[in-house]
Amino acid sequence: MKLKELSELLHLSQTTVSRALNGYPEVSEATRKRVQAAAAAHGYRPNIRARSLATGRALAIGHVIPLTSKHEMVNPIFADFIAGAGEVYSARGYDMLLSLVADEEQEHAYRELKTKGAVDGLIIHAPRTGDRRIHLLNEIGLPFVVHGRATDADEPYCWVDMNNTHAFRRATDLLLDLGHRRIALVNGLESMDFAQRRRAGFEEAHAARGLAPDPALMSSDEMTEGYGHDTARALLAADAPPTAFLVSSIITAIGVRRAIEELGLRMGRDVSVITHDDDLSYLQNRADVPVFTATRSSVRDAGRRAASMLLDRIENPGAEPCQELFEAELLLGQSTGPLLESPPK
Amino acid sequence: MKLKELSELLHLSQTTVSRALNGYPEVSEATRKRVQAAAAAHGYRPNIRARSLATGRALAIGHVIPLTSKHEMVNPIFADFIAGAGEVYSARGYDMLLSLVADEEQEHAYRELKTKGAVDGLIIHAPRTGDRRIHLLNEIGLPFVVHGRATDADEPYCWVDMNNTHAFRRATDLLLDLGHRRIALVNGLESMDFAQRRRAGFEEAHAARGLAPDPALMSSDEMTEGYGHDTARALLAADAPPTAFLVSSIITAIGVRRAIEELGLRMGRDVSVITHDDDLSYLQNRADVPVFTATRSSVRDAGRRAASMLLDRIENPGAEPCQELFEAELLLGQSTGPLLESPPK
DNA sequence: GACTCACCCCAAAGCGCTTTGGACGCGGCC
DNA sequence: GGCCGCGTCCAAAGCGCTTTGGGGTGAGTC
Repeated sequence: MKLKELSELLHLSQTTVSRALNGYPEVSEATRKRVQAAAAAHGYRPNIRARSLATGRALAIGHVIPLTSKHEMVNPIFADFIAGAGEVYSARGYDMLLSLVADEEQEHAYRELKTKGAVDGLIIHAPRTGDRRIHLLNEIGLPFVVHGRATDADEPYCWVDMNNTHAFRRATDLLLDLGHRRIALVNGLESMDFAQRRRAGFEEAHAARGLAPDPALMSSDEMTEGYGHDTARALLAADAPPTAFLVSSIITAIGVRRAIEELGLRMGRDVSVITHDDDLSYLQNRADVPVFTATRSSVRDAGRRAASMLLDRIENPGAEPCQELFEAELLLGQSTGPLLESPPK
Repeated sequence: MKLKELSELLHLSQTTVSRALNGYPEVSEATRKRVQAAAAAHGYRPNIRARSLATGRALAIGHVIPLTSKHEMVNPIFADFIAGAGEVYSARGYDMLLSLVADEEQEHAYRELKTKGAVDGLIIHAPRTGDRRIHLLNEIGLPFVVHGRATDADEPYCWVDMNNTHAFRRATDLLLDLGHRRIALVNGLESMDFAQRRRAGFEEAHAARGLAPDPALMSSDEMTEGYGHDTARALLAADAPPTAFLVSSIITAIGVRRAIEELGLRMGRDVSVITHDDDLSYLQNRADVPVFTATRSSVRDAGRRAASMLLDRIENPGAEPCQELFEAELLLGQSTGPLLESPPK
């Protein structure tokens, strides 16, 4: 069923039918009702391509996922973020366009999305320090919102971010309060902005007490389970093992726990662990007393926020760049405890 | 830069420019070269909406994700599948359209995708027994490929699936060979087709030896970590605990392992575990000797296969419905061992 | 020299929608 | 009575591309 057919059926012009359906005031209530009824009855849906050609709006938002690494981006955290954003899009009548592109083709991909006219806006994932995408998109002139921040971008842009520094500062403070002095940081890739900030929080907490973290205890890599396991395993076997771990992802923390248990130690007694918890739906850390002491912040919710912000921006282009910083909660679980007097052999 | 401008610039008609760029034979090689060079130099990209309006092809594939459950679909397995499919799409010039829709709006969503003309085809995720979507899509007339199968669909359709029954049959056989007789099945939601098949394999292996699995040892739910933990914990505390677990997802298996270790037991010695392993990138089970004995089949690869099949089908509409069944490998890890003579207290 | 036939190229007609710029009729006002 | 304004509706012009149906031009053929 196309507009023309519908209009002929109603003995009205295409103009009137289109206006009736799109809520323009130039059509009488009676006609509007009649048109709406007929449209519903025949299941008329405007062809989205024709409409966006005519209006110049795509009614779609793009998410460009860098294929740099096989692990980092197409990951479970991303899935939850997408789920949150997707809720908002469908509620507001937008589609979501996903493109996976190799890293070297990224710039090209963004430009192409613009000139192809495939999307009205973009969400930028996983910003790095010195991320050129922000400059690029400002230049291209496509509205966008960054999930995270790029430390050194000097131009204004919109972002939604968790207060990584503060969260890791608090987590580190907790461990220090419990008496731990040898704390390992099992961080994400430090080319990523969020990981930098987490590390900053970690160091800040030490510095505030006149302490300096041991560089040998700080690692950085893609946040897989295996990375957590291997890192913890190696550190715990070393001469001066850490007594606590601060971990950047619950998946990595699961690996850390595995290493601890393999060595016959008990998490929460022999070794303390705090992890960041993105509140992933299938990896809930929500028992009566959660398994992991954690800094928690729902990435799904971040997806919702970023999406709403972007749509608002698209529908209201004049507005100032807006940003939203939210705090993670620090919740106590079973994985932390005071430093043992006699360290486990 | 639009076609018209480019053509004026070249002193050619739009027709010729369009044909030159799209590889039609009616234009001389010399002109084609000239046009291509100019297009590249000015970064000309045809507007995708105009093009698809003109050609009737959307150059996009839809993935409709049911929002039924907060856990089941928007999950890490899905993320890897998407990654695989996305590789194929971008290589072949297609976009990927993701819509998250509430369960009750699914039918509506599919019809709308068709009439809106937003996509050329669809991938169907997580088919259930008696899934109405297959009939619906055949009726609507939108090409599609199912990831998995719907047991009782009597119409032909395309699918890509792992041999779930066989994989779980083999896994169960291994446990039985090791002497285990009380094997727990920690399955996914049995409204899902794949879970049904896995259960069938499990039962088949028992039946082949004249055994009958204890229904008390069979559970079914969304494959979260918590579900694995709670189920294993409860079963191991019961009167006649299982000596082995067969688990449907590595995430759930991680929960099972947690429960085992909480009870002071050792996986692979006191309790055996086999899990299905979707070969997720951030949850690799690939040590020298893998942690889990597992039936492994890359879901990312399944995504690639499903996407290629769909695109082939779209580009060659006449073809017979095709299907692809692939086997999982059974790989031995540290989590299985022979039944202990004296069961752990 | 007329004719055919490739070979290149073009003008114009869509694709299905929105939107501009009226047209028409009717009541109210001076 | 003429004029204006308002409420309704319509014809037609795009949006940027592909594609149909020719139209020239020059080489080859008789």
